[in-house]
Amino acid sequence: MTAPLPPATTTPDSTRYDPTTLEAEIYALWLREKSFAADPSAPGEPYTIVIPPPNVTGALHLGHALDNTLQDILIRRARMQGKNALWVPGIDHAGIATQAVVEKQLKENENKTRHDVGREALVARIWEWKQQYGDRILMQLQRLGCSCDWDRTRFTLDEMCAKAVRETFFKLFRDGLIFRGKRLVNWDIHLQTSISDDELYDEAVKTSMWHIKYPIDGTDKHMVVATTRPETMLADTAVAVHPDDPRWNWAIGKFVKLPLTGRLIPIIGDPILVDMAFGSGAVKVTPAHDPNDYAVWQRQAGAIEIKNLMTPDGKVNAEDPSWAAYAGLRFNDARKKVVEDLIAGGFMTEEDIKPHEANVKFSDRSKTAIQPYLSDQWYVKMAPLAESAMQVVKDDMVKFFPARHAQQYLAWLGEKRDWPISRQLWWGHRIPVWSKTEPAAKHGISADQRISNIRHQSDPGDQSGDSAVYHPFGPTKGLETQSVTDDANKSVTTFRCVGNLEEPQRTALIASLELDGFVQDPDVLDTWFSSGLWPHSTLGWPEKTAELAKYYPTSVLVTGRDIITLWVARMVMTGIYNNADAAVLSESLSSAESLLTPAGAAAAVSDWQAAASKAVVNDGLPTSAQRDVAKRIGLPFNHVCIHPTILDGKGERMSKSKGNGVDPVEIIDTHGADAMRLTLATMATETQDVRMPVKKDAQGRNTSDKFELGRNFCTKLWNASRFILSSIDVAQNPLAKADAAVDDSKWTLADKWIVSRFNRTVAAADEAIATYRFDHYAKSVYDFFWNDLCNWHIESAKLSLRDENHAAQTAHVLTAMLDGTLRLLHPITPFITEAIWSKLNAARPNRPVWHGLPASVSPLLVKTPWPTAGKTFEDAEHVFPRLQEVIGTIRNVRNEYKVDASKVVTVSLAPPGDEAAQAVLANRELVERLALCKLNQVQPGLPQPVNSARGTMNGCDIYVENLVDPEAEKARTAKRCEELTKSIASMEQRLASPNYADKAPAHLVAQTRQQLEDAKTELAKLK
RNA sequence: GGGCGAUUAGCUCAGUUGGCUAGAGCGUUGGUAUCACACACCAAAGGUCACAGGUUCGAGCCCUGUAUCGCCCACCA
Repeated sequence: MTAPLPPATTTPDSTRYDPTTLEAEIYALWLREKSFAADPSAPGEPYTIVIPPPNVTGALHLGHALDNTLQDILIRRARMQGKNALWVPGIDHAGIATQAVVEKQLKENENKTRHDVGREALVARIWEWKQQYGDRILMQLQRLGCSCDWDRTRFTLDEMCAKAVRETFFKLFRDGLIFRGKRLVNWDIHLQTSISDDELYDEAVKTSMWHIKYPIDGTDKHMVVATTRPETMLADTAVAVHPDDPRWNWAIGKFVKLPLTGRLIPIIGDPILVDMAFGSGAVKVTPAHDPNDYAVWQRQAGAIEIKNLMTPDGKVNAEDPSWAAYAGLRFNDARKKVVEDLIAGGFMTEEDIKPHEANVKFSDRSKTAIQPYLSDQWYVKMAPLAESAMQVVKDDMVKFFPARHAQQYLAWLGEKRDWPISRQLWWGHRIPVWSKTEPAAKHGISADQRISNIRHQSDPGDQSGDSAVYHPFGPTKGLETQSVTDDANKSVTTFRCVGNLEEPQRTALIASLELDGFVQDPDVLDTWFSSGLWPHSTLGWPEKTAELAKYYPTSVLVTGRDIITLWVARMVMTGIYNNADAAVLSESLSSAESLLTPAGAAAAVSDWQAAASKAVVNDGLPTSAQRDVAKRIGLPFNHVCIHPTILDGKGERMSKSKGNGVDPVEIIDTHGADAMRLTLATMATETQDVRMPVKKDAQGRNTSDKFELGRNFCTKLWNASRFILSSIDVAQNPLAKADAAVDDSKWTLADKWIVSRFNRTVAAADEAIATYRFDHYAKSVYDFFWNDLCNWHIESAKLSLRDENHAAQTAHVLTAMLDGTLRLLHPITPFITEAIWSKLNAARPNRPVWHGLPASVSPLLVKTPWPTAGKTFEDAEHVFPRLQEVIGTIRNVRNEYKVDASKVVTVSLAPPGDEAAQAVLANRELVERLALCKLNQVQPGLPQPVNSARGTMNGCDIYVENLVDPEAEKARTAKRCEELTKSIASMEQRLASPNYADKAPAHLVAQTRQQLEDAKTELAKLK
């Protein structure tokens, strides 16, 4: 065996594990050995995870540390199971956030705006920035110990992702699922871009409510409307009242004369917008500047006008002569002037301005107030995409852990809101559409035809003619065209989408388009458009790569619940859309209800269920037959694991701005990566949030006491390993013959017991991982190692290791337990286990085949097989705990009587029967050593020796002799009597209930009777 | 307003199809430099399982309601 030993930077005698340099060396070793490299041509069932790409803008925080630790646990464990495991790392370009950061820098350092430097220069600067910060994130992931295949690191803006984006956009465009629409968007006047609902936050702002009188034309009456944004009244196009409102319904159909502008605008009835019970019952309608009013405009279908008041940078425009007096004013200034003029004109008095607190929407990126703004945007039509994405979750082919998170996913998709994908930014995937606007007459397209039928045009380089044939894989060639007619301007705009052509055809095609007067859309795509393709774009789609064939669908997606809708849902939609077999896809996607044909979906579900019922081994993962089904319909993953959000001690989300965030690297520096990982794993419960009380350490760094759990554990593991390694070393312990055959008939009780416990722990770990209960996994291994192995078996072994009849076998058992513990722990604490593994290999290079442990031992733990649960010894599992209880009781008496810690006491026992007596006698040295006593008499029914203190455990009376302390004994007896009396009363009451015996299970009733009897016997003895 | 989650020891959290005296880590108290480990070991104290009803032989767990906290969605003229 040629075990590449990590350099021994931690001195062998150090009692503290020092992770600082060891971790770096071990990580370098893994990289050198290419331990994380995945090969699609290698054997082994695939197991794939794609990282949720962190935003390039931010350093990682503890939330990322948790997310990536869990993924690493899954990948490392799968790798040990012999699967062909791939973890794809990468980073998200995070459009708005990144551009905003660099623009801010530009402003601060050079006092320039993006317009001063220009598009190309700004993008170049962002790339520089990206290089620096992206590398920092990758370094952080490596410090965490992440076993990603770094050669496959992707960036959502790299060429591989760009191809996938162009291909997807083109397909959507061709299939009629991308369209151009004038919509009310959330406009960020600072960044001058639209942003999605998800990039907003609400904040309560103290403002006013203005009440304005609108004179009703042709009468002497007026209506009062209330508004929190008086400046928008300039662009009002109607006033709405409830049709059933007796105060106002007579006015429907009349007009009001809009103050300051002199325009006549209609009074309309709208039962949805207007709440009769609220205010005056009359509502001003400004369709271009309020989402609800915009909805009214849509409902009224042409009956009212829509007027845009704002310029992209937040000023009053000059588009309508009626508000010319205000043109050029910023909205804030316009508000002041409008209010002054309204008061001056008698439409309002000071008393009509009331204090009001309103929720205002702010841009998460620029922290400025959002303006609803009418603008031209590209949209993805969601209905068929969303429907198919809902189907696969309802049918359990995509499963959430915990299951309740599916609700949020389904609720959001159920709204099927069209997805605005264009962003007025420079940093991102440029929209691959070129447009040209010409007078309508030239085209002869009827004015009511909003979007023309889609024409297919052939690729100039393609000699085969019309190439608009659907290819589920492979590049889609050519050009697609949509035309949009503008009724008002009597013009037609032609939009041409350029497909994902190979170079130089693509450049040539673009050049010919531009020669023809077409101009590329200046906008870029929403970041989620590219990250939504992540599971297949990173594997090389649309090329038919070996990676895509082997590793797609991925196995599980691990993420937090905040991006279930933003990201998870979109990956499912685009996954199906881009990867499903052509045979199961609907034909006319723009009009279909779902991407999948009803027959295709039904067949998939039934095949899925059939495959599930045939599964023999249930490790929680889909069977290979199920993967085939998933592949057929293009699912990006079968499982979605949602882990808790980490909050600070006050229950607040960690964030940079609040200053309560914890940098994982600071924890790694102070506690070690393994310690952090173990602590995080124990926190990964099924709950929504976990709290991490944060405090400052001496250097002013944020830290938390919670990580001491992990650090202490690593120290314990280090020290226990030192002990085991020296105990099994024949040079130090000649009795520990390494070449002795394994013979479990020569094992001590403790040996049998610990092997049983180990095998149960393996089963518990498997079960926990299959259900993504990382806390249970970590806890069960922690408890096994610390409580069972260290506190009991090692202490027992100190006896048998010196006994030539047992030493060789106990050394075998200890070797196996260390071996097995390292394997079980490796996914959680990879560094320290790898370090100890090399020492174990050096100490015992050829280890015997073992109950539960695979024979195969690799030089590196990272590639060593995962254990399978093996033999248990029922008898030992029954007897050993009884001895633990006896020992515990003796220790308790010693402590209560304040017996000197080093004094050997004399103990007599009255076990409940001969069998129990035999068990004690057979292991008397064990009891004597662990309880520091000398056993005198062991005999059922033994009367209490004089001057002895008494304890009872499960019917076994334990007498510690020569302890004379009447007060202590009296107190103990009184306390015990009280306990017994209470429990006797409770049991008698239970048994007295006539229904108990009838309805409770027989074994429980019998058990209660037995306990009652035991308690009465003991009580009688005490009195 | 709708949805989700939480409420268990001083703190952070487990608690399986309802079933024996509700557990862990940290902290607290007492003891221990014993030859793996004081980041340890040995023991102890500490809980009206948020509150009120209900179902059940039996409720931390199931049902109804209430309170408090957190998150998501919608609305706020």
